[in-house]
Amino acid sequence: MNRARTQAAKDARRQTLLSAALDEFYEKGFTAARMDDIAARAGLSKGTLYLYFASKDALFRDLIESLTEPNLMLLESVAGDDIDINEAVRRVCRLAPLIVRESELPRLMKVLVSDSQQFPETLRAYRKNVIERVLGILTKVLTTASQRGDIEIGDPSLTARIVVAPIVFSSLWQSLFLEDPDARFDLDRLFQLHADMLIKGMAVTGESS
Amino acid sequence: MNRARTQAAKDARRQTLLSAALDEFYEKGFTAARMDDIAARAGLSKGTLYLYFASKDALFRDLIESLTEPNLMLLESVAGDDIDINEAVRRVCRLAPLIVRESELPRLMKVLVSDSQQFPETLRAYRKNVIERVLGILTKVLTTASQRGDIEIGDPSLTARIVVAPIVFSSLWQSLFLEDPDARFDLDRLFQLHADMLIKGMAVTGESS
DNA sequence: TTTATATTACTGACCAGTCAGTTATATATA
DNA sequence: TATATATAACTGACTGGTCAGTAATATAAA
Repeated sequence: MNRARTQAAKDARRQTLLSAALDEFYEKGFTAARMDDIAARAGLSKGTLYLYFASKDALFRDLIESLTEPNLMLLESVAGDDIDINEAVRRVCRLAPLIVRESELPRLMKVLVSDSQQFPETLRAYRKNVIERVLGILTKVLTTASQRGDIEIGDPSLTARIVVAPIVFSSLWQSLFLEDPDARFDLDRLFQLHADMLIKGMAVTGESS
Repeated sequence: MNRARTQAAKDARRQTLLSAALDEFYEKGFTAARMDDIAARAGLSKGTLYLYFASKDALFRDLIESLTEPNLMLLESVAGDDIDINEAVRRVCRLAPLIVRESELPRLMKVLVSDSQQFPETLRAYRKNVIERVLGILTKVLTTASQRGDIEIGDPSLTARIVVAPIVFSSLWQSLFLEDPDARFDLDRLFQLHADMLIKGMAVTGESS
């Protein structure tokens, strides 16, 4: 392998190693994944891998951390402040298939679920920094829309979970059954349907005012 | 340990070992779980464990198989033939919190997700025999209700997935964040809300007929 | 005493992590 | 420009520990 001499080249190499690690952790799980294989996948030797990461544990933690930011930015972009709630729901549901298909979220989820118990602190941090934040944004949007009288819902934070549930379901499905040809379903239509049902389900019932 | 001589005693012992295996696989994941620990958890030695299961792999497969039947029976009971669709939805959503809290489904899900890649055939079998069957039952109920004109929905098989998604979401949440006190939410109210929104979201819109 | 059941000690494969050595690149000097 | 020297990136054989699976031994029950 030709060497990474500049800082930029080293950062790139680090990324390559992280990507290889995600592949291996996703395919084998943390414990079964071998440092040799991760290094080989990146076209490097195990020794080099240890120049970039102090240990297998550290590699795992750094990997999760490196995957935290992108997902956040995606979902924060949706909830621009004062848009119509129905438009916000549509946006989320138009974005969802992309996230499930194109982003690393499904693989990240699988890895987190698989090996979280060995890294309780990492899991906890992910929940607080990503999951709760996403749920918080949704909850806020739902709350203001509800107070404005645009929708009729129960507890907004529970509603947020119902909004999000199909994303979790689909991501999991994707990461488990990706290769199984007769397990496919139409992601776009699923979330189209989800949006329709949500909007109808939250609509203000035509009562006398 | 005193011996299991009758067939019944052996079956019970087998169950004990399977239960211990679920505990360990759930806590550590398949690869990291140790046969010594599984045996010890059941109050037996590793050698004895190998009297009941041919290998670690076989133990895993037998475990998943042993957990397949109960879940099926639960959900088949809900979809009695000719009940009102809204009543069926309510039943599912009343049952859901129990399943998430009391059944082994959350732990089974975590184990399946974690270690499925090492047992593709087991995963495939579980999908075909359990998941697709559950989705099939729901799809059928939704289809007939839709044809009857009781509800207005899009693709029934996609709708079924939306019905099921919060169960998957909650099970996963349960198995990951069980001990985290500030991660709790009210399961009963979540599924109450889910039922309300589903019924409203599927309701026939008041058009002229 | 015989047999089925359980235990314990053992083996060999496997793998995270290390480190002495190798090689590519940069820089100084002629 | 060519050559020598220095430096930093990289390699892979090795070590120590772990654990699945085995086999020899012990013990309870009939």
